[in-house]
Amino acid sequence: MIKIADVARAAQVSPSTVSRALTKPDLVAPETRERVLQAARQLGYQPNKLARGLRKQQSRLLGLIVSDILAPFHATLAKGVQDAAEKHGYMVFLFNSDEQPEKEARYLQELQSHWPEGLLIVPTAKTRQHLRNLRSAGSMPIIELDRTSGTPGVHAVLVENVLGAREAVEHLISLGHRRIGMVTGEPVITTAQERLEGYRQALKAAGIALDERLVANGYHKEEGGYAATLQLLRLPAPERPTALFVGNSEMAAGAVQAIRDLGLRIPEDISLVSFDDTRWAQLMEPALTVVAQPAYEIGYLACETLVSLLRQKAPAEGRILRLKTRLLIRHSTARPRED
Amino acid sequence: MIKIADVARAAQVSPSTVSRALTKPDLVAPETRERVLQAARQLGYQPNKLARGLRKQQSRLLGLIVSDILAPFHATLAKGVQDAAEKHGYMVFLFNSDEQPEKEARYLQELQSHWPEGLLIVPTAKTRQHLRNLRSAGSMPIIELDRTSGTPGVHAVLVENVLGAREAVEHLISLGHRRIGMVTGEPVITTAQERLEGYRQALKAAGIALDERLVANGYHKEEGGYAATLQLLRLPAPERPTALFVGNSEMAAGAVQAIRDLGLRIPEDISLVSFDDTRWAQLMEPALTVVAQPAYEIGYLACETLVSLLRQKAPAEGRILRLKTRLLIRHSTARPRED
DNA sequence: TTGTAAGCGTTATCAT
DNA sequence: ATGATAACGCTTACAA
Repeated sequence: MIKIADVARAAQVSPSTVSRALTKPDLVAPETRERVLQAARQLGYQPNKLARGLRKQQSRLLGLIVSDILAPFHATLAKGVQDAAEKHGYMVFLFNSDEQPEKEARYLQELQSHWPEGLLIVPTAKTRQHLRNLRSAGSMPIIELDRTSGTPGVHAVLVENVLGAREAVEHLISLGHRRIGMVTGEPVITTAQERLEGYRQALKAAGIALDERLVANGYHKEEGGYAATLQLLRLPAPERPTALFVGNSEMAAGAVQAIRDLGLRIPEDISLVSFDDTRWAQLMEPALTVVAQPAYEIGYLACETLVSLLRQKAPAEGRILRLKTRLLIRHSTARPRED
Repeated sequence: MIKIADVARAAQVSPSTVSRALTKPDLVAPETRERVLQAARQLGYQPNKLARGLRKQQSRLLGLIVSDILAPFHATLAKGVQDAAEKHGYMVFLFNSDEQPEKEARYLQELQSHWPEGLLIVPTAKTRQHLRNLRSAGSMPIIELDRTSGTPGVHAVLVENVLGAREAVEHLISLGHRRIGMVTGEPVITTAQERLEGYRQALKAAGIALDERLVANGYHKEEGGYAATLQLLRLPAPERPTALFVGNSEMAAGAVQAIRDLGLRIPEDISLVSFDDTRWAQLMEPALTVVAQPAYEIGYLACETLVSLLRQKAPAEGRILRLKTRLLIRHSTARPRED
């Protein structure tokens, strides 16, 4: 690889002049500058970011840990982050915790040794203690996405989960449903808590008593959603729900399969609405009614926030941003059967 | 951040001893070693990978450029790469070229400055010349995934595209179809060429003449697939295809929508088979017949190959690995209408 | 305006 | 077995 010394030799100047010509052009005579730039171009010089980072004590690196890169929501989130990072000259190290706290801890350590200037993370159940154990955590701005770990001082970009869930359930109620089941995520995750709260609020506002048997944990995953749905729909007839609200798209995929495996039809036998819009939700028959989240915007905004935090040296106090969701009514929700 | 000097002071030894205790434990007395390790643990020491990389002239970094991170195929590919990389102690820089050669060129440069030890890439149309312009390209092993740019000396992990496409089209032919359309990707991309070739071979083997009007370019994207499908299905009745073979899942999503917008039913009015298995292909009604690719395995295997190349210093000559595809017959393909 | 020299944190070499 | 020293490539006082 070409280094500064090579360019310096070619341009007949000292290494410092090359460095200046490249990074602070106005500090060097126009004529020399031209000579240096030309030599650099000719040789195909690329500054070594390791050396530069070491010397300047800054890596221009951001860490991003999502909890499920295969889920469209997270992939889109990551794209938003990357696009924003690129705009500001940052590189992104992307990791995938798979919702496993141990993986998260490992990646956090690995990441730390690369001296990232900031961290974006979709927290898992143990993130709070992981961050507490991290030496660098105090000095580095951290932004949480989608959910929050409750770590003091961290920033977060989330959506209006309570409101979004409430609107979804109110939609079901307005269609005439009274027995509405919910497939929720793990209760330690804030999105699960908040969406459950929205479900509760909607029921309460409509004067419908909460039946704990109608709430089942799907652990954020497809298989969990399948099992939870089976459990809910196998309740004896009088208790069985006529509509289901599902906490995310992974579990919704499981729910759809469970419903089909039971030989039930959507929406004639059971209405279905879930969080997250995805391609399959649009293409399935009938198209799924969903609470759409602005995934790309969450990622982009979070990264913009992080960069602006990095610019102003003062460590701003943790702020939480909440973006709006949109209820997209399609064809998986209808009036309950009269019988 | 804690550095070696801090640990050295705490353990009452020199920095060199700390370094040795951490990386070559057998070169240091058991007793001293214990003291150092303890101090390191206590202080939460993490080696600075920038400094280490600079000194050892190796970054333990791999670059990965995919062409569409939002497509499940690429996301899965990336996961395979990351899992394999992690196993061997490598970090992965993930980029997304969006099929845009300019983006690819930018990322390649950016990547280069971070001194990756190897590169994994899903090439775009201009990758060959980009790699030629890269100073580091000669010294660094490169593996291409999914497609190949034809760059001399690079390795590649691909699938049996010709065979996979041929099986899909033969399946349609065996159902009685004679007028089979194909929505293909950009002709400069090798997967598009090979899948088209498989289509041609299947037709030829069945004694069906190739009709160029039945082949339309969908540019690998959903919108392109939509437009191409519309074009094919608007042919006058005698020429109109009774079945469609689509080159990837993005275009297939567009095809499904075009078919629906035309008020046609799958498979009664038109049979559909595409490359790539996805969740929506499984959940849509009727479930889509597809040529499934082992995306995770491609990524994992490519990364394993890269790492083994890194281990053996000798620059092995370019080898191409081809994995098998599987035709999954579901419900989107049936006999053509009799009329 | 340009050059010299020191230093970022680590490890390899050479002494001891 | 351990320590001193130099070097990786870059930037930045400071000197000229």
